[in-house]
Order: sequence, then C-alpha cells, then structure tokens
Amino acid sequence: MEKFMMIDGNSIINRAFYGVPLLTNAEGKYTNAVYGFLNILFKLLEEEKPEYLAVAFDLKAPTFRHKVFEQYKGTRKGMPQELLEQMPLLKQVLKAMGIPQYAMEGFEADDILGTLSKMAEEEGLKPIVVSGDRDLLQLASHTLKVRIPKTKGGKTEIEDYFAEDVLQKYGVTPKQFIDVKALMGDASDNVPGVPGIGEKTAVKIIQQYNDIETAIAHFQEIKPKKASENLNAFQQQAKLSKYLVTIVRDVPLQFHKEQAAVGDMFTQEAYLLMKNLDFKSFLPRFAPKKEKQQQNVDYQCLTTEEQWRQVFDNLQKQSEIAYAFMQENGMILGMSLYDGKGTVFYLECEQSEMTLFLSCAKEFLESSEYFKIAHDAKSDIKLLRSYDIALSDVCFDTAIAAYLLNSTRDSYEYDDIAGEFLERVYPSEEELLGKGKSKKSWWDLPKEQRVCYAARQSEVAYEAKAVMLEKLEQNQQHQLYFEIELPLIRVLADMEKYGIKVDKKALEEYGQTLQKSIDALTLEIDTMAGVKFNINSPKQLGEILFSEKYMALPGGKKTKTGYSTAADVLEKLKGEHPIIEKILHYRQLTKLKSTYVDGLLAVMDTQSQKIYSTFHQTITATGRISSTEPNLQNIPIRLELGRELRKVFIPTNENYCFLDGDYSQIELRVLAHIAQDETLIQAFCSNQDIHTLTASQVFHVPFDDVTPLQRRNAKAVNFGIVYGIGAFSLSQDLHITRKEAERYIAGYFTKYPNIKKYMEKTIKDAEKNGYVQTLFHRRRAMPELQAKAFAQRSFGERVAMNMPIQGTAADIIKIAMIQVYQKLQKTTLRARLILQVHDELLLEVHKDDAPQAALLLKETMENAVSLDVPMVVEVHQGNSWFETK
DNA sequence: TCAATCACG
DNA sequence: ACGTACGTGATTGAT
Repeated sequence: MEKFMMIDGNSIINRAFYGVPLLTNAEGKYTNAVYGFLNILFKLLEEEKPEYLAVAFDLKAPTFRHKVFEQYKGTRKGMPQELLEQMPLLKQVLKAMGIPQYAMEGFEADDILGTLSKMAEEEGLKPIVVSGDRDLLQLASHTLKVRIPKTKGGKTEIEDYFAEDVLQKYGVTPKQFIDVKALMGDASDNVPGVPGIGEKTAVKIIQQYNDIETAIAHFQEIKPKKASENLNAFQQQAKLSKYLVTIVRDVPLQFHKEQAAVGDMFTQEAYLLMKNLDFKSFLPRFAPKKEKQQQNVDYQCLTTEEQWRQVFDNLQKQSEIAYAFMQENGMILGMSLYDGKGTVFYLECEQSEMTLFLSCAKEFLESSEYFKIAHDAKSDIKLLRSYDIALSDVCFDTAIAAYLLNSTRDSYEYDDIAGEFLERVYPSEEELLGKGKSKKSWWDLPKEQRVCYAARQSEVAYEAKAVMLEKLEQNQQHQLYFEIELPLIRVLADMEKYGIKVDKKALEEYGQTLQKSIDALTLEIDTMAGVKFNINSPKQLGEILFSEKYMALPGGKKTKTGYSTAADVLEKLKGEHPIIEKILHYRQLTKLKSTYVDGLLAVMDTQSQKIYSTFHQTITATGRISSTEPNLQNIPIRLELGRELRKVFIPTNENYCFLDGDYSQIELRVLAHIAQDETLIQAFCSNQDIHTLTASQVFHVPFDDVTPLQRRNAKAVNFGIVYGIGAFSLSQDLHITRKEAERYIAGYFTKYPNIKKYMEKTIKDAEKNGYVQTLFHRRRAMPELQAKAFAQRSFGERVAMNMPIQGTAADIIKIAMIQVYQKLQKTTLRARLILQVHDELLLEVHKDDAPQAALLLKETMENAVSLDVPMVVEVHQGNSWFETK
C-alpha cells in the first residue's frame, strides 16, 4: 500500500533545535534546527520511502485553544528567538524541495495531522504521522503509525507506535490516552487538568472507567480521597482539558493526494540553499549530476606490465604519493596512485598476473624514500604481509588524521573524509558499488566505474592530506600525530601479527566444567520456578520473577520493554528467594562459557594455537585503543572464577614467560597533575595510599585510623571524581543515601579545592572553545555543552571532566608502547609487546632475558612522560597471564 | 538491528 | 522536575 508520511513541522524543528548545537553559518545565521530537521527527514525518507509527503505548521494566528488559555491566564510558551529565526529558512528549504506545507488559521499542526491522516486513510493510503509531541499518540490505530524521533547525543532514534504499542507502554488505548492527558494536565501546553491527579492516578482511573465522563459519574468510588474530591470539584476543568487535548480531525482543509506526491526533492534550488547554509554533509544528496562528474584530474587505467613499470619508474623519490589498494576478501585487485600531478593512475591486475604486478610495486611499497600517503595503513601492512611485502612506514594516514581532528565520528571511510575535508563532491561508495545486497562484486562493475572508484581513493587521500595537515597544525596536534599516532601503527600491527597463545585443552576443560555447573543450575532454577523457561531471556526471566502469575517478587523495576533483571536489581532481592542467587551464579557461568570459552575457541587459529585480536586506533572518543575479534581487553579478572580463565593464556613455549607492567593509579595521577592539586601531588610524591588518604580527608579521621569500609567508600569517590561525579550515582554505588553521598562529595572538594576549580574551569573552557583536550592536545569536540536540554548538558559536563583525564592516560601509555617497542628493537632481548589493556602492557619474554626486560619495561613506562607526580609501574612475571597479577 | 546484560580499564 | 558516573565489545533473545 502506498504510504503518506506527514510531519509535525513545529514539534520536529523544536526537537531538532535542542538536539543540535547552536551554530551559525558564514553569514551568521542560526542553522542548527534546520540541519537537525533535515537529518531527521532524511532518516525518515530512507526508512519509509513514502509515496506522499507533507509537513504541517502552526500559524501565528490564535487558535480555538487560545481562547481557553486566556481564561486560565496561561500564555503559550514562545519559541526562543534563535529558533524562531530559523522557521522561515526551513519553509524555504521545504519549498525548494517541493514538499507541500499545510497550515490553517485557527488550528495547530496537530489538528492538521489529525485531519490529513484521516483523509489519507479515506484515500486508501497508509498514514504515518511524525511528531515530537506525545499528544499525537491518540491518533495511533492498528493501521496508523505514529513515529516519535528522539535526538540523543547527536544520534536520532525513532520510537514507533501503533495502537498496540500505546497500550503496552502506557496501559491505555490511544483514545483513552486523551482522557489520561486531560486528567493529569500538561503545564507546558497550558492544559489545567485536575489538581492532585498525576500520571499514575490518571492511568488507574481511566483503566477502570474508560473515560472522564464515566469517572466523574463514579467519583465517589475513586481513591485516593484527594483525587476523588478534586475530580468532583473540577468537573468543568476536566472536561475543558479533554476538549483542549483532543486533536481535531475535521479541519476544513482542501486536500488531494496528488498535491503531496513525492517528486524530485533534490533540486538545483535546494542544492544552492544547502551550499549557502554550509550543510556540507547533505551536499552529495543534492549535488547536480553535472558537478559530480566534473573532474579536475585525469584518471588512467593501466593493465600491462609495461605500463606498470613505467608508472613506478616515473615516481619521484622524496615526493608525496598517495596509494590505495583495491581488494576483495583479502585479495588484491589493483592499486591506485596519485602524486598530485594531474593524473591518477589505476593499475589493474588479474589474479594470474599478481606476482608480476607485485614485483613492479615492491620497491615503491618497501622503500621509505617515497613519502607515502595512505588511508588505514595498518590494514595495508596486513594485506601486503600475506603477499610477502613489507610495507614501509607511511608519512601520512588520512584515517588517523581524520580521527584526531574529530574523534567522535563512527567511521572514517573515504566518503567521510571527502565529505568533511574536501570542497569537491565525489561520487559516494554507494553510488559506485551499490549498497547492501545489490553491492556488486568488483569484476561485475563496468570498467569506467572501477577506474573511477579506484582513482577516487588515492585522489581523495592526496587532496585531503594537505587540508588535514593544516588543521592538525592549527590544533597543535603535529606532535601527537607524527610522534604518537603514526609510529603506533607499526606497534599495533606487530602485536596483531604475533598474537597470543592459548592452551586449547585447558580452555576446553574449563568450558566443560562450566557446562556441568550450568546444567545443574538450570535444573535447580527450573525446579524452583516450577516452569521450564529460557533463563537467558531477560523478558522471560522478568516475567517469572516479578509477575503475579508466577513468583510475584517485589520491586519489579520496569525498563522500556518490561522488568529489569540486571545484576544490581537482583542483588537487592537476594534475601527474597533462594532462586536469585542461583540466577546470578547462572549468569556468571554462562557469560564465561559463551563469551570467553566458546568465543575464544571460535577465533583461535588451529595451526598456531594462537589468537589474533585486532586493535583499533580510531574508535574511542578519548584516545584509547580498542580490541575486537576477540576483545582481549575485557578478559575476566575481578571474580576468582573468571580470573581462572587467564591460566589458558600462555607464552609460545616453555622457555618464555610473560611480563606484565601495570600503571598504578594512572588516572588519579594525571588528575593530580593537570589540576595542580597540591594535596594530591604531595600524596603521590610521598607514595601514600591514595584511597586511604581520601578516606581520612573526607571522613575526618586520622590517616592511620581509616577503616577498610572507609577506604572502600573513598575509592568509589575517587572513581566518581574521574567520571564527573553525581551524588545520586555515588549513592547507588555505595548503597548509601543521597544526602550522605552529597556530604562525601562536598567533603572531597573542600579537601581538594584545586580539583573543584579544575572541573569548573574545564567545563567553562569547553563551553567557550567547543572542545576539551588532553595534555598532548588530543581533542574531543563537545557539542553537548551548547545544547540546552538538561540531560544532554549534564552528560556533556561529565564528559568534559573525564576526557582530559582518560585521554591523557591513553596518550601516556601510547608513548610508552612506542618507546618499549623501539628500545626492544635496538636490544638483543628476546622480548615483544603482545597486548595493551589501557593501563597495562603485556610482554612475552625469553626467561633468560626476563630480568633485563622487566627493568626496561618498568623504566620506560615510568619515564614515558615527566609530570609533577611520579608514574609508578608494577611489573610481574609469570608463566601465564593468570600468574602475572 | 536493537535492547539488555555483563566482561574489562 | 529533570535523570542518574567515563570509555569500550560480545553475546543473547526478540523483532
């Protein structure tokens, strides 16, 4: 069935405004709300692909509701000036895109949507109503879908509601939703409601009596007493509220579906507007076909040995050359080269000629005399390694540069880089290769497209390099980039290549032991519950534990989808029923079995008995490295049973052992340094136990009288400080009251005044500059602080406080890794770096060399940087990862 | 593909 | 009145 999507223009632009940082374009116009609106619109268009589309707006003229507002002396909240200014702009853009706009004197956008959606159904269209306002939920039916977009941390998520979903989430039907809203009132919409009746009571009343009229007739039966009395006393007000809340579905509106038919939205006119508004990321959608194919450089496809040799012979040493490999399933298909001289070469090669081709390319790839510009050089190192070519260090990596310049993107592909850093509009990957299922295999593409795609890669890399270098300089990130991130590529590539050995037999045995316990526990749990069910399903488990039908345990806290069965919730129920402990134990065991035993066995190389993780250098917003397939940075250690698992990680043979170097309290030391807090600095300089010290400060007891409990609590406070503390969370963590938590925090800040000052200054600077940074100038943009919504802002403030700490620690260990790596290369020590776990480095070392390597590791890590506090590293030796604790 | 859960620093 | 600590990745069940 054809779809008709209609959008509540006012509420969506409002959402967009608060969800996107307040920025201006070159002309000083505010554009954030329009940008946010379009973002949501494009997402909706992609998801729904509607045949018909319309946007409804409020008019400035008073509506029928205004008269009522006057009675209650309510004034409608106006939009902020910054948003108001953007309304005409949005209308202009929509007009340019040929999207019809509806508005009607005397009515609001809601009413227009109500009417249009009714008309749509009469015309045989499937209506989709989009609004940021939950009042619209009253329109939901089993055919009419209401979509509510939410912008959370820059990402847009959309909640969908048919009638069933409204019932499930709110416990009432869409029609009853009107009555609930009318009873509880809505201050922001000037709906008076009935005093003393809030959401809970309103839902209860309507569930029982279906509507306000019936409820009023039975007001004497209603509890609590206050609600009963008020319902009687405010009958008129309740009925009036219902009138206000009810969306009009018969606005006198002229509508023919042809008016709303979706045509070509990406017009020339709209393109120019986008350009004018500085919406670079939208430009590719709007770019006219002509401009897309415009090229200022030639693309040449070379397929013979003679041509290949000629190209490589002509490459100048000491000059910058961008290269890119075309590949599929780890097989090279060709490579492109660009040296900035006007012609991009694409060297294409059939599998049968690969040896010949690589012999031509080898010198260029292995020699460090060519200044190579790459995009994700680590993956090239790995690719070429399988062809026995040792790629020399590259001089520039565009993926990593893009990451330093903006660490919060979720990808750094060519498309992203071209879009963010280059003026010219390049054809997208999707246009060239197709997407999803229709993505074509390389040799099925027309030759012209293969050339265009291949050439684009090195052309983009070359052109982007110049732009990026300038920005890195501007940001003072030259050193961070060239002395930390680039050298790290090789270190990580080698760690990935070497891998870590696993005792397969021991792992399997561990798994079997777990499985036996799991089977026994499953039986016990089923017996206790009296039914067989899937304990792994939070939904089923919640049902069994909390619903009246089964065990009806107290305190069932609801999440979006049902009861929460998270560990902290179950922990509180331990005393209620013995099944709880069994479930917690079951969870622990199945986690170990599925994630670790089965997970590790699945990625183990059968030949070498090793595991090869991938380390990612461009993922985290703070500068940390991440590890996948498998993640070796979250191997259990905190609980004894899980810790046992570390026994299966072993050196490659019995002559070798592990050395583990672990920074002690690196984040608190970093904090002491950057906040310049004398008390903390002194404490670290005299090597005091920092948690005990904090305990003595916060709880006002002499250092030597601190109890273990006090120390534990102080430790949580210290953690909290690093994360950007809140009293509520601390109270949850420590199982204390909020008041007490507040006292702890206040106590902390009195004793460490510079920490408080630092936190405040960091937030202020972040607001002013739009970013925070580490000691080594690693940055994180902070758009959240420009947003006005409380939750987003608070999140932004915590991030601003945490990032410089976590990020500086990440910088330090990266420096240490490079130094350890380079020093080991210069010695004859049989030792190599194999893992990094944020504040820990794991080395595999020949036992004879272990003492020397241990010294080297400790010294290097401790002296990687020189701060006002000493860095302390503990090194442990062992025959497995378990033993290096 | 998402939400819930839980492993780590 | 809000909504509840920073940063990750893997597995599971449900849609």
